[in-house]
Amino acid sequence: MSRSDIDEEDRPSEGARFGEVPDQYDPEAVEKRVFEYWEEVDAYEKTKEAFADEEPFFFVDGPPYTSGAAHMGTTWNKSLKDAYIRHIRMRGHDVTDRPGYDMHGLPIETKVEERLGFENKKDIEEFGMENFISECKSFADEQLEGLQSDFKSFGVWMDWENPYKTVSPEYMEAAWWGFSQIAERGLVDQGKRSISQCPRCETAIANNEVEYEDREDPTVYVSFPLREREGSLVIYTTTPWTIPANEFVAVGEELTYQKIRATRDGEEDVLYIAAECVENVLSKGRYEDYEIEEEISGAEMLGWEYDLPLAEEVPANPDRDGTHTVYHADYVEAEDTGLVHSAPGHGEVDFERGQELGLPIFCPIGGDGVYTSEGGKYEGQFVKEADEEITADIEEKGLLVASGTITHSYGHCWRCDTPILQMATDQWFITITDVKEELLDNIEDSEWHPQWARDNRFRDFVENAPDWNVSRQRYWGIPIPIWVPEGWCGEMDDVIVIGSREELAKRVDEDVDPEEVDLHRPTVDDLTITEDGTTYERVPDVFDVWLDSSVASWGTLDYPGDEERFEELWPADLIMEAHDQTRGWFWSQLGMGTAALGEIPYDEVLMHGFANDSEGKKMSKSVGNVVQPHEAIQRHGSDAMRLFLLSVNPQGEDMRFSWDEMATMERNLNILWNVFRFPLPYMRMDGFDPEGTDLEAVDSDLELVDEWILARLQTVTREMTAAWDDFRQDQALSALMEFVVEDVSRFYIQVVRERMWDEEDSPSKNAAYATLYHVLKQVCALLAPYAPFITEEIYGALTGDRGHDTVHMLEWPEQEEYWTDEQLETDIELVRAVEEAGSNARQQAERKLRWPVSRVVVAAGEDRLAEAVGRQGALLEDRLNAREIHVVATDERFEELAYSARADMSVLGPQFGDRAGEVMSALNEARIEEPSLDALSAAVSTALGEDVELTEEMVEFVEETPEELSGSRITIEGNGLGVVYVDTELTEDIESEGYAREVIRRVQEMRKELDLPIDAPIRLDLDIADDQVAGLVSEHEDLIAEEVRAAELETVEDGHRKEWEVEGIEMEIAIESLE
RNA sequence: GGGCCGAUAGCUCAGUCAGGUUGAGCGCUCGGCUGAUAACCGGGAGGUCCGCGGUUCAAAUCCGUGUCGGCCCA
Repeated sequence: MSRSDIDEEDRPSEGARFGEVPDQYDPEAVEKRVFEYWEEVDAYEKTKEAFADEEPFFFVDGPPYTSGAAHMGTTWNKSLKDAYIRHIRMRGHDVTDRPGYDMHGLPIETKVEERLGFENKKDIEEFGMENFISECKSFADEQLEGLQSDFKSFGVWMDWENPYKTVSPEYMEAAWWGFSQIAERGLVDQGKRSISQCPRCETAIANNEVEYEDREDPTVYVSFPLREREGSLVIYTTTPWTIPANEFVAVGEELTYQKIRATRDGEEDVLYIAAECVENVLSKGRYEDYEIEEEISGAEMLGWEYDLPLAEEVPANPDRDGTHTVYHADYVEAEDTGLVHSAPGHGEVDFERGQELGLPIFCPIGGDGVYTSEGGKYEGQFVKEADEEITADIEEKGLLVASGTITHSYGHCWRCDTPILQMATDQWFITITDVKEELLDNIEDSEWHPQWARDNRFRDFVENAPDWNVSRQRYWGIPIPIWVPEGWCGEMDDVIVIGSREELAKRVDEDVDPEEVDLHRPTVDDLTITEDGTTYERVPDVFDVWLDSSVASWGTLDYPGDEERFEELWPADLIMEAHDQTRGWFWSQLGMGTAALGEIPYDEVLMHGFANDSEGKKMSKSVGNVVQPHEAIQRHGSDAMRLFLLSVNPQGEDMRFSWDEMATMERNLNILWNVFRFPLPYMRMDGFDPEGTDLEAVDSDLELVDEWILARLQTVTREMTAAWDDFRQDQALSALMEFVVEDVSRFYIQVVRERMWDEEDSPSKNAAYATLYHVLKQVCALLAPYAPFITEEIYGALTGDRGHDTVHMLEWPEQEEYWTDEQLETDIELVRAVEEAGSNARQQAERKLRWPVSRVVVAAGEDRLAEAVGRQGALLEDRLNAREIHVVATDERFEELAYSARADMSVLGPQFGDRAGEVMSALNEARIEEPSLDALSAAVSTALGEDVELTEEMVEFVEETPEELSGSRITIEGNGLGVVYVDTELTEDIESEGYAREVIRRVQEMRKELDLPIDAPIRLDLDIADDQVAGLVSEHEDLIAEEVRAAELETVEDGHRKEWEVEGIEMEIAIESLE
């Protein structure tokens, strides 16, 4: 379909150049038109083609997780990505823009379980793993569609036809490949590790998937009787269910413990407790009396042995290899009892210390949190439910010192809210700690914005990162590609790790087509490998979903399936995500890249913040402060929403959402809209041809203000480019917005209005056309990455079918030396400051701008100001409607000014007594040429007829401005540069022009009321009651006739007639169209 | 509990690196302008620079400490 087929009515800005555009900026209508237009001309595809031969730039999209819709944070993230992709493209790059989606994992499984009403793994097994997995896939696909359409709705241009999906065979293969590389380097291991287990999901979950919430738990103080000596160790725990797995008690070597003989209910107990904890423990245990028998250090207690209270109930608990002994541990503090019950099977620190001590790892529970046969008496009970029985058993033995409950923060599964259990299980690990130095080195190869994120946060995290548990005992994920031999003894050399579909097909016993095979469970579960007479079976686990996205830098290139692009592009030039990804995707990619390829897979990182509410608080459904992106789009349009999001500092700081700011952005766009449509009627009327009449052609006719706006454009272009290079697109945007609003709209357009209104075809008018046209086109290019819709529409209207198919094919403008003129920029800045002060002075004198003033005097406080006003006097005359501008240089005096003084009566009184009043009057009335004591004394002495001694304390000098002048200070950002004086004295000549202008303005308003075309000639009839004023006005009949396009000044019989009152004078005006 | 980041006008932010009278835009308000007109221009009001302590002639800025918010870790 060609452009000419487009319905003109729907697309006012398209088709003919300088066509009619709607009066009002209507974002929704603009978006609708632009979306249709993009579709019709294949704008995205054409843009990509246009830059296809440029230098490649490899951007990698961090894949959003496919559950739920796009929120403000995702929207901010994608807006940033879109803006940077567009900008980098304009700078001459072929940018990779393949979007990605993270589609596996437990969160989706639990959503599907909810949907199907499942409660645990057994329900899934019953439903059938294959069915369940296919439900997960459809769920993820559904969510993906929703996200895609959300992203498209605010104009993000990415390769939507071809996103990478972590569930595709190519992508899963990329994960297998990376993992096999890591295995080859010997960085994969299987073994017991203490992990957080969700007993409902029956899988290990990552630490960051643990959410802490308050819950009530039992507290027990238990005494462990010592062997071969009198007394017991008192321990404290909130998890009685872990006591069956107790293996040692930890003390602090440096801490002091006391041997206490305490009595309650007539019974005597001998207890060991940390000195600082004694009081508290004994009061909890309701002991009536006690005495301290001995004080010893923790070090002296090392090696003491004790009897496990539940030894009979749990016979499998190993009483050998150094268990049930006192050891030192760093994690002990003088809290609770100062003696820490340690169960390596149920705690991370316990586990580590147990490993160091060479203790066996005893964990008598299964993945569902139920005691196994090793749990002895408690077999078959869920641990949390066994708490009570265990406590009772201990009490029966007389070993319960105290019990109660506590409300404390406890970890829960982020998906199903089940309290998590710490347990030691067999898991697969990437032993990332083996390459920690390499990780830290590789960090240096990346550049971060902001840099502190890398050097503080990220480095700290990497330094403390534990081995990466990559196995999950679940269904919806990438199956771990490890096959182990029957009766495997745990030796890694004996396992087979498959790295690709082809390798899989080659090595498995079954017939598999590498092109067709689905790598998901359960397909791969049934595949076996037989080599050298040994049969291998796949381990049943799937990968932690964090592993999926960690391979995105090559997965997005379909590597290893497609090697060519990997060779050309990898590693990524740029990634950008929010700061939560420091320990997420920034980290997982570093780990994967380093372990698999020895390199960090990205060069530059832009780390942005979170989208908070207007008070800086997290948006959350329960608080009800969530702002939906589609609501923002509805209220202010996609462009305004994007402008707001992109106006926020993208480096590490959180965003505060603000409807106010977004509304301001829409208003700014409205100003741009007005700026753009202002010249169109004139250009159309005059048949302006921007190709023939370009800047070069009108160069010699350019006026100062044209040169100025072009110079400003160069500066803005330079500043914006620098800001983008610095990853501060927000600063670039504010520079551009200030240019549009402040310079183009509020100054340039105001100044050139008269030139455009000129009926004659003048060189000056053409120069203004060419200038404004150039400026508008450049503004479109500079704004395009931020506001893709409105810029498209404006660009289309300016270029018609002579330009590119889309504004997004433009190159990023460069600063042009030829038009750069810093002196001129400073001049005008100063002139505008004078103008502002001048307007203020006029207002004080109540003289409207329509009435000319005879002269304006600028008393310069700085040479630079005098220079500027000297050079730009003509412009200033025009702006202030002054007949003459006079500059008083810094070393000159403005003679019309005089000084007087104000007396300080508290000093004058005592000094002059009776005559103080007289002296004061003389002071006030004195008019002297310079503010000096000598001059003042002389004037006062003359007035009083005798010598008067004055001192500095008595007076304060004040400037006396003559009555006909009105003064105002000239300032830029609060700094004073001088004073402007406006002479508002009226003369007949000034009154004559003033009244004439009053008439013109009213006739113009009446023309508008008749909705006349701007160039329609009229007949004008004036009837002014006051003869003198009528005479004054008649002196300017020619001016009036020209301004209002009055071809005849005659009686109007039945035209548009109106009574006016001007400065108290009645006048009647009538007009009539001559067409 | 620990690490990192932030707090300046009613709102959004600059100024903090390198100490010297806190500044802009928006909003509010008063006035002006009028063929860009639901636009535009000028004036005005509006501040405990989060609190406390220290260094210094001088602190929004440097140091210490606390409070609140955000992210991460436990």
